[in-house]
Amino acid sequence: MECCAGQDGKLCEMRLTPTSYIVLGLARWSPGVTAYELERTINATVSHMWTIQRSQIYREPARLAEAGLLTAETEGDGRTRTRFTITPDGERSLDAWLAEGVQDMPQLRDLAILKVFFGAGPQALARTRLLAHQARLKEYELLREVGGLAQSGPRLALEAAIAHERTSIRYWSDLAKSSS
Amino acid sequence: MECCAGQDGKLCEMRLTPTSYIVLGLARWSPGVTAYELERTINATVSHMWTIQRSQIYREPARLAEAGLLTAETEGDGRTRTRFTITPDGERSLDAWLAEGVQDMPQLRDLAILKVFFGAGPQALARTRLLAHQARLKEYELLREVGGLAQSGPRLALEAAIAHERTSIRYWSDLAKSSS
DNA sequence: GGGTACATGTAATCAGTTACATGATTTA
DNA sequence: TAAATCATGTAACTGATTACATGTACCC
Repeated sequence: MECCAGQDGKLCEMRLTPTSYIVLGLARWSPGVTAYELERTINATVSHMWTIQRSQIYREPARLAEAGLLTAETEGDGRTRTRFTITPDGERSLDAWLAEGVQDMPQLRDLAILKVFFGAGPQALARTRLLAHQARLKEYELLREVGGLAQSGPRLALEAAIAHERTSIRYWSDLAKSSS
Repeated sequence: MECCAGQDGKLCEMRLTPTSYIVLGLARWSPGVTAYELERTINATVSHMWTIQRSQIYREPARLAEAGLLTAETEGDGRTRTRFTITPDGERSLDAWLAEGVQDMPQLRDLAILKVFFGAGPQALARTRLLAHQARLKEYELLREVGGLAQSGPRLALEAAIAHERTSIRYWSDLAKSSS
């Protein structure tokens, strides 16, 4: 049940990672999408919470197509380009993942905080970090206004990102003010 | 300049990852540490911001020793066990890393929020997430009181973790209350 | 017609994860 | 003395990152 069945009845044994589901999810929203467009979209939307590398973005849809979760059609005008569309199996797989609970807790994974942990002087870090987080917050707030009509999922996720940016800003600005 | 020189003059070309620096940092605090002790310490301290797998914890000190950043001495009583101590090169390397600025911004990497992004119903996620974050917060607050005498780096990092837990708790509890 | 940025991928390497294996030590 | 847990690692796989390669379109 944790896996999908191809239409010829053979089970696919590929493991789906968060990367897979991001591709599936975006493919559902944009049928006939290309890898390049996925890259653009990811950078514009989920990149603040999940980064995906170029070559993953080209490899993953191909894997998903092999597993029958996407269809791939290659356009042959000059340089080949492949368009991907989600299949019913793909949708089922994505919906199953969405319906499952989550057990893994998030990790902070902030290099600056890791350095603070090991005794780096906080003030220099705090000054640059503060600026960077303020810039990101501004971006997100802009996004929120411009994309006012978007679906509620992305909007809710954006609220989370904004909340954490504000927390970071408060944290680093306290550190920047404190005398050693 | 980005790399260290072994005492025989040959440059080490190994790339140091955050994992490497976590090992170096803990090794500096506990000379003669074993891999197993590193594992315990990591799980007790940095694991909320950076998780390291068992086999990494055994492989990484060995690599660092090869590069001359740690010394390894094997104890031969029955089953072999290896104790690691930081070298002057290792300390230089660690200090250089601590002194460098950080460019990479952190990512949220929260699977629950990713699911919300793609349209998962927020309320079921919110309920379990809320409990989990509340439990973590309690842990951290306990740590803060018990470990009151600890160095300031870990304490500051803990404050960051606590702040983000509180943010998560507010976020998910708002979502849990909201009707759809 | 030369440069720059956009578009589209591949190859090779490396880090991280999962699973396995087993010797010591304590406890019931 | 059997079971459980602590302690100590190894092997194999797979996902992620870096670096490379090149066609196409537009602009100056």
